[in-house]
Amino acid sequence: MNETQALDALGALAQETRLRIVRLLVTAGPDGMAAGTIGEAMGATSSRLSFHLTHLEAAGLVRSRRKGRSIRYSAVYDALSGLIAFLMRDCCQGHPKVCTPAVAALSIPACLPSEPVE
Amino acid sequence: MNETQALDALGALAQETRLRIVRLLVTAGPDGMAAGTIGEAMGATSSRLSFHLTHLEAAGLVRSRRKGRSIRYSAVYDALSGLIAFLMRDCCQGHPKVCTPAVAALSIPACLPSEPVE
DNA sequence: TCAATATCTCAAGATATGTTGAGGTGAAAG
DNA sequence: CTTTCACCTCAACATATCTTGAGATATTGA
Repeated sequence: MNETQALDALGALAQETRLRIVRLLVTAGPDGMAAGTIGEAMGATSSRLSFHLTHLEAAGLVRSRRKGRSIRYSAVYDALSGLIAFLMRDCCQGHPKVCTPAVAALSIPACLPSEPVE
Repeated sequence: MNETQALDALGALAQETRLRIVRLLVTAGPDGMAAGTIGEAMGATSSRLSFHLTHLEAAGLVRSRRKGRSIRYSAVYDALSGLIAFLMRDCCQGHPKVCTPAVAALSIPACLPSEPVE
């Protein structure tokens, strides 16, 4: 991830509705969710939702594919991990004062580097 | 770091000049840099620089203190690590597909949890 | 005290972002 | 093949963000 991509991703996440959509889609798994289901969860009108989903997709944080009548959106895990890696490595130069507490704060065994990635 | 603080931090970083200022200040260390020096590095006019520094300070990513004639700005490491931790833990629920590659991408020994934090 | 230096503040204008509501499009059911 | 469903697109508007330039404020040195 380069600076431009990171700026796009940061801008996409810097908005309440979009941050919540990403949160929802991360937990939804690879199959994602239909736009309508996301809209209900967000309490957003269809056009507002579409605006934010389009924004997230343009930033590469989310992808979509039609499935029958509905369109399913899912999180792009690579983009999310890429952004976090960018913040630690490129933005903060891997500075121990930033990265060590950040990684330590995880304290979720499944997230430590020793665990295999599926 | 809660959602509101994270949104502020993301919004603050989602701008080229501000992202570069943070980058610069992280490497500058705890003493930080004088506003004028940052301005030269950014090629920004004093009022534009002041606007962005104020924005970063309001978001808690940077702090300032007067030292003689100049005002020195420095990175707030806690806020940066807090944002990264938020993204991994709260936003991405510590999802292995996001967090494992992100941490692995660091591959900087000083940043791994086994290292002590100064 | 006066001038120089370093930075901030403010108003104005340009551009970007987010919301709403009306209407359009593709897929499936009858 | 017409209707319904799920979603998108577009125009209009309100608000927020960023930049510029003029001028104010705080600190230091002559």
